[in-house]
Amino acid sequence: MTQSRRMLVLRAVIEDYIRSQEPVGSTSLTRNHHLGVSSATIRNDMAALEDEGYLVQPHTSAGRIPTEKGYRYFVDRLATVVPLSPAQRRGISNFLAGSVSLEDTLQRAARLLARITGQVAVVASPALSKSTLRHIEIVPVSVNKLLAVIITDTGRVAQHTLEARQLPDSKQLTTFCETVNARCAGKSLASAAATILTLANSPEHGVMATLAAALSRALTSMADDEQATDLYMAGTSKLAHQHSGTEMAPLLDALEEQVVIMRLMNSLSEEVTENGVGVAIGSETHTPELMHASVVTSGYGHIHAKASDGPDGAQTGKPVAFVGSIGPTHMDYVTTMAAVRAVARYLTNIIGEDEANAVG
Amino acid sequence: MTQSRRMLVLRAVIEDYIRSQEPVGSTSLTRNHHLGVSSATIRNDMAALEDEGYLVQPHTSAGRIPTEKGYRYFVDRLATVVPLSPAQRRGISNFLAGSVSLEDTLQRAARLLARITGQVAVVASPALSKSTLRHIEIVPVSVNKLLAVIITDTGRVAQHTLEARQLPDSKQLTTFCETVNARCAGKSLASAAATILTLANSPEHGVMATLAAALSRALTSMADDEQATDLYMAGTSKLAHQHSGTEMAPLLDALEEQVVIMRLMNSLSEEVTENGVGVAIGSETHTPELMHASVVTSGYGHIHAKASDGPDGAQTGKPVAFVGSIGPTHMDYVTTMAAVRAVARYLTNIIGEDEANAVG
DNA sequence: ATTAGCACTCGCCCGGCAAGAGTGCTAAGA
DNA sequence: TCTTAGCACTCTTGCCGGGCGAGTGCTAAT
Repeated sequence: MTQSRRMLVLRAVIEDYIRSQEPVGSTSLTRNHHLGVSSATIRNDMAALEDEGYLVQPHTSAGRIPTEKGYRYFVDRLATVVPLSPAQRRGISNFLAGSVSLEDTLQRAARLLARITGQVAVVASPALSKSTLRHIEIVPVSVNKLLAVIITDTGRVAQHTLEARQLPDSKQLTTFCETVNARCAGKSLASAAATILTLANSPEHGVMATLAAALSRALTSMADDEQATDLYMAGTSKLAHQHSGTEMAPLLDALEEQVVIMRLMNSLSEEVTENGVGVAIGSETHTPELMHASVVTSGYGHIHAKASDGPDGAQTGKPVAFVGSIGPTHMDYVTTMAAVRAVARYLTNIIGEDEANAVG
Repeated sequence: MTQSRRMLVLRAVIEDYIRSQEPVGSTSLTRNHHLGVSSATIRNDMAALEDEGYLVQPHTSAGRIPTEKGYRYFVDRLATVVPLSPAQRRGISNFLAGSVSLEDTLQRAARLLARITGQVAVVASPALSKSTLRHIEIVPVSVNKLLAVIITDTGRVAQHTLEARQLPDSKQLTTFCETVNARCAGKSLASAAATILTLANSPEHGVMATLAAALSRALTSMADDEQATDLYMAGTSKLAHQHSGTEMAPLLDALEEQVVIMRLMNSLSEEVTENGVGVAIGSETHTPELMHASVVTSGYGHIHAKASDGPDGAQTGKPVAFVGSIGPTHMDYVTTMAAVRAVARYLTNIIGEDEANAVG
């Protein structure tokens, strides 16, 4: 019982600190939360919590603030799962409804998530390495350049210029496109690249051989996650005037280093937890610039996902991309986690729809 | 002569203030610049310059700082045109060399410009409204959705999903694409939309009519500059830890309002000045959030541009997009202007190459 | 195990004070 | 008429010291 009240106190401290951003003392706790004991008792509990490493005081005789360990315990055990309000859910679908392309959808999703959480939001486009090919189109753009446009089953459109000494005539090109599409549709990018490489090596194709080789190289380079994933961000301005002062400058730096963010969120979104979102707190991010920040991520676009069923929404299969939010370690974890999960589900839905109704 | 020395003093004040970011006094001026008079004389000149509105003092008995009018006079008359160093020029072409697509090129250009200027850089993709059509491809992505991929002469690839009650079979689709491409290649988006609309209205096309109508609508909506221009940004983090304190928070806000930035830079890049770059200082931006910021822009991708000839690089024709840099009003105007101009020229070159060597 | 009481510790705010940088003005020199 | 030296004046900045308040830790009583 002492045990359990202590954790109640921990929760109370964290909740208050998240709201006020100021060290919280024993008396203010007794005011705001009606746990039936006096401030002196709370003081004892807080001292114990400090011994165990859940709290610290910034200086002697000030209130306590949570440590990373405190936050970790909070998100693992103490956080009450609060589903989004119906209004918010409606907001999401409205906001995402009018989009005209995948690009547009993801951009909107980022803005939306930023608005809900009041923090930075990041949405990654589906990784090309995990997508399959729907269509390839090659059009000449100048006397020695061709543009290859690759369309995947997730609706993503990628482009890559190909250099060529000698431009094939348009008839050759169309037949080449047709063969490629016939043989590669539905395959992963990597295996498509392999297939095309065999085309390049078969003698009958003449001038097209070099083109095929180039295309194969292009596809292989696209299959590299880190290079070829687009990152949509929103809400960076919020950082500046929330805590303009101190520890947020390095965070902005980190955001420009998209590769770092990518790698971090990618690994985090893959370790599936019970509620589908991964949380990295402070140093758990293993990123110096994010020492004072936390990252909340969820994968989306799971294969065979059916987001609408199942009460706790456990989704199976590996995600094809991720969505996440970054904020200070003292962020509002419950609403952030709820928002990230909700947006991820909607995106899964949207991609899944096309998947389920796919043609050919 | 008094006149001319005064302006020398103005220039000296601005140069020092740009470097130090602190109000500059008469004595420090005599130290750093060897104008052959004493500090007392400088004081008189500075008082006169203040009367004329070129300088202000933040408070009585402090040094002077330039006003907007001061900066304006500086960029119009006083700024010495400093071409980029050969090393920097080489840096630019190296940096832009390895790009694999237009998207990639523009993104790199933004990063590059941000690094040179140490400020925020913005690069816009070529406006679809000013581009002509090279190729349209339509592929089905689900049972009631098609994806239209539009490729322009500038190498830009845009996408738009089309809803359809009933999916045409693949043979119909290919012939439709062929007709569209045959009739619309080389046309502007707007006129292509009109052409396709006539296709929709001619009775022979049956099921394709609704599709044609949808495609026409899509093209028209794309022809709207503000919606359909991608903005590539870089260097936003620099803002934060340069002057973290004060007036830069609203600037970050403004950056998220891409439409505002677009409109501003668009109009600014069109008023061609002698050296090809436009500068808006503080309130000249007509944007409350940019009250303490300046914007340096240049159009790129001029029709028939030949950037390699002509000593002062006057380029003819209307630009098809723009590139720019945003920073505090006390930015280093000379290097910023030089950098913006240089990057704009390189981009013009790259696009122009394809233009000049265009096929068909 | 809880609670009331109390002494103690710091951070924060405020007023005063000295130092320094810069100005405006005046009067004298070219 | 323009320049310059000198001087008094102004205003910011940094620093120091004390009072205030929030909060703790400890002890003793319940």
